[in-house]
Parts: sequence; structure tokens; C-alpha cells
Amino acid sequence: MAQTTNSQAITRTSLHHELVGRLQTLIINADLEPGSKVPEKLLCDQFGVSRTPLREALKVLASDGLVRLEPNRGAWVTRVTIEEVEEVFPVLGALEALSGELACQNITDAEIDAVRDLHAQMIQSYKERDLDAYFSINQKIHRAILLAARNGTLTSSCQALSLRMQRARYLANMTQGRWQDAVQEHERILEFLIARDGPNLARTLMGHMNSKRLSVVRWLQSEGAMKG
Amino acid sequence: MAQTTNSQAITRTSLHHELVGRLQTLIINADLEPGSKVPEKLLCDQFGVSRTPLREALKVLASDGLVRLEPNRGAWVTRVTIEEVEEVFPVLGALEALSGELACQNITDAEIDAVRDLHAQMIQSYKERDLDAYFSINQKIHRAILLAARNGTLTSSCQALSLRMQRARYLANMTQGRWQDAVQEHERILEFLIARDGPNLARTLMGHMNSKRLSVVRWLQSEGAMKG
DNA sequence: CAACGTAATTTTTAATTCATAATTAAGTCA
DNA sequence: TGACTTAATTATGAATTAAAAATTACGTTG
Repeated sequence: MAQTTNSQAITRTSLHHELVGRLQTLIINADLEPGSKVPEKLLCDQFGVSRTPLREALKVLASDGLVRLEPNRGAWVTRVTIEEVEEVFPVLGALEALSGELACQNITDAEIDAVRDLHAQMIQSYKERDLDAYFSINQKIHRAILLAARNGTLTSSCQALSLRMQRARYLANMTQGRWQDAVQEHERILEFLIARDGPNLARTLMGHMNSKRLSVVRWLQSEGAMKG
Repeated sequence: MAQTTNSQAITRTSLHHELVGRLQTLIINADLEPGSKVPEKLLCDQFGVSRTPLREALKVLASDGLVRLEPNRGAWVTRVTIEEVEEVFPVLGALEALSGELACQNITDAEIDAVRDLHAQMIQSYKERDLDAYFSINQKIHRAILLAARNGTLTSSCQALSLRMQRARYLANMTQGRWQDAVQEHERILEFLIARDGPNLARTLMGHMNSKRLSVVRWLQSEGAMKG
């Protein structure tokens, strides 16, 4: 009997919590256009909820930087600006470096094997020029390392910032050269992880993040130049 | 006229935003006891607001880890556990290290002078054995370095985590030996900041954070041993 | 004709109300 | 007497409603 109650409790989730996830997805997929106003009424109809839980969710998204609340003006989907990218990537770099350091201390052999598998799949996606698959597996690798660090605070901090940058992932300037460099960086990441070489893994992850930053910024700059 | 409207606009703030700040203060000062239930009704009466904005604020605090929401059970003030300290301090260490690195690149001479002043005041507080003043000035120094890093994302990430640890600041085991060590670490922090030696400042700040972690954990352990 | 001010409409914000879930207390049965 | 069940009370969660603020449109005046 107690078990029944428990399993129900697991599946049960508060409405606002559900909404946070749904809205995150909408924003990351750019279904809600960057810079646009969040259409409260429309979303309420779409999700079949009232404005109270929706607004509760928007407050959380605002503290994560996905929307900006203007008092008495409503919520606006934030844009990925060059300034933001220049700010967020260094922080993400520091956090990923730490995750690499800690992962080397705590990762199991089985987990390393899993990363090795993911890496092989990613290489395959690279050879097939399947960018969507590449991005997806890439993210799984970073997440596997993050989880191996055994630090929940680190995990959530990283994820919140990653989420903001994921809005820009389709902006990543994956030229042939950049893509090749990224794959080579990942080779070294795997290598240092297998060797459980914390300091070098940390350094490589930070450098990797810095390369990503440069790539995204260049793209945003060229895009800005086209428009303006 | 535009200026008048503007200055008014600056002071205007939404109710829920105001509440986030007020509740943070209550929790940090332990006016809301760790582990206890957040008394919605009482707080509503106390602040003279309805439950809607209060609950919006609680959602934000929950995403910052200051309260924990249990579906259909309400909000509970989180405790500072040893596990949390062991998680948060390393992350804070990585972020402060980055802040030191960036500060060395961007800090002005005037800002360095300001830190120097704060440092002198802190030494004075140390000599007078004024722990409250010491903590307060200490925090100002770390914040000054953080602001000199010119990275808003870093600032808010650090602040959110610092807030969680500030609940434990009165738990810090400031024995004579530990206090002296901390002051010496700060001497080196100032020294490397003046020299604008990023790598060494980063290393020192991380070490400083590690010392703090050890001190807090030891205290929590001895406290746990007393009770249990 | 343009610019400023006023009024009306729309939108946001917060309070109230209603429904649902949890907890506690009381009563009954073993 | 103790444990379990059921009912009642209390509190939480979400919708609705009301009040406050902003934007827009219109009219008037210079």
C-alpha cells in the first residue's frame, strides 16, 4: 500500500514545475522567438492552464536568464547577444574544468566505457556530416563527465548556463575547419579522461569551451554585420 | 521630465521581486529556521500581501536552493548540510578563481586602492576581534574583486551560491588559528591583486575557499557529533 | 498640420475564491 | 489497550476576478 502511494508521488509533479520544462523547450527550440514578448494568454490556452502557474514558471525562467521581466510590461524572451556569450562561456569553462577534475577522481570504469562509446558514435556522426546527431551526442558526453563529477550543485549550475547557450547552438559556425578542430579536442578529452588526468582534462575542457566561444561570437558578428 | 520618469522607474519594483529579497534576508538571518516549514499565511500577514506574489517568490527561492518545494506539502527552509557544503564550496572556488583571473585583467587602480582600504579595515577588525565587522568587510572584498571581473553572469552565479553558504557563516569555526590563517591568505590575495597576477590570485582564492570549506565542515561535524 | 494632452482600451499584477490534497483527531473494532 | 479507518479540519494549488498601470487612439489646440 505504501509502495502504491509512493509510485504515485513520483509521477505527480506540480503544474508550475511542468511548465518550467515546457517553456524551456519552447525557448530553446526558438518556438518563442528571441526578443519577442511572451504571449501569456496564448500559452495558457495552449497548455490549458490559468495564468497563475504560468506566471510562477516565468519567474523561475527569469532567474535563469531565459526571459526578462519588465515590471508592468510583461515577460520578454531574451536574445543571445555577443556580450552574453562573452560572459557565459568563460563561466561555463571554469565549471566544466572543475567537472573534469572531479570526474577523474570519481568516474567508474563502466562510465568511462560509456563515454568511449558515445565518443565513437560522435565520430561516426562527424564522418556522416550529421550535425544534429553530432550536437546531441556531444552534449551527452559533456553531461556524462558532469555526472561523473558527483556534484549536484555543479550539475545544476552547468545545466542552467548550458541551457542559455543552447539557444545559440544552431548559430554555431560549424565550418569544416572548426568542426575538425572540435573533434580533435574531443579526442584529447577522451584520452585524458581514460588516463584520469584531472589537470590536463580540466585544461582541455576549458580550451574547448573557449574555442566554442570564439566560433559562436564570430558567427554572431558576421550575422550582425549582414543585418546592420 | 524624461529624467523624472526614469528615476521613478528605477525605484519601482514588482512585489514578487521585493519579496524575493525580503525572504532571502529572513532565511540568511535564520529568522526562518532551517528545516522548518515556510509559514505562508504568517508571512502574508507580516508583509501585507496575498499568497499569489509570495508563492511566485518561493518558486524563485526554490530554484536558488534556499527552500525546497514539496508538491501539495508546501515550502521548507533548506538546511546547510555537510553534503551541500562539500558540493557548493568547490564550485564557488572555481568561480572565485575565475573572478580573480578576470579581475586582474580589468581592475582599475582606483578599485585596487578601494580593496586595499577594505583590507586595512579588515585587519583592524581582526585585531579588535570584531567577528561581525570582519565577516562584513571580508564579503565586501570578495565582492569588489567579483565586480572588477566585469562579468555579470559570473557575479550572479557567485552570489546565488554565496547566499546559500551565508546561512552557515555563523557556523564558521573561527578558532584563533583558523582566523589567523584566513588573514594571511587575504594578505596574499591583496598582494597578487596589486601585482595583477591572475594565475596566482586564482590559485590563492581557490585555496582560500578550500580552507573555508574545511573549517565549516569540521564545525558541522562537531555539531552533529554533539547532537547525535 | 503637428504636437500635446486626455480618455479609452488593453495588459499586467495581485487578491480572492474555489477545489483538491494532506494531516490530524476521533471513534470503532480487534 | 492499541491500531486502523474514517471524518473533519487545515493548508495547498490553480482559476477567477478586480484593481492598477501602460499603451494606443482620438480630439483639441497652437
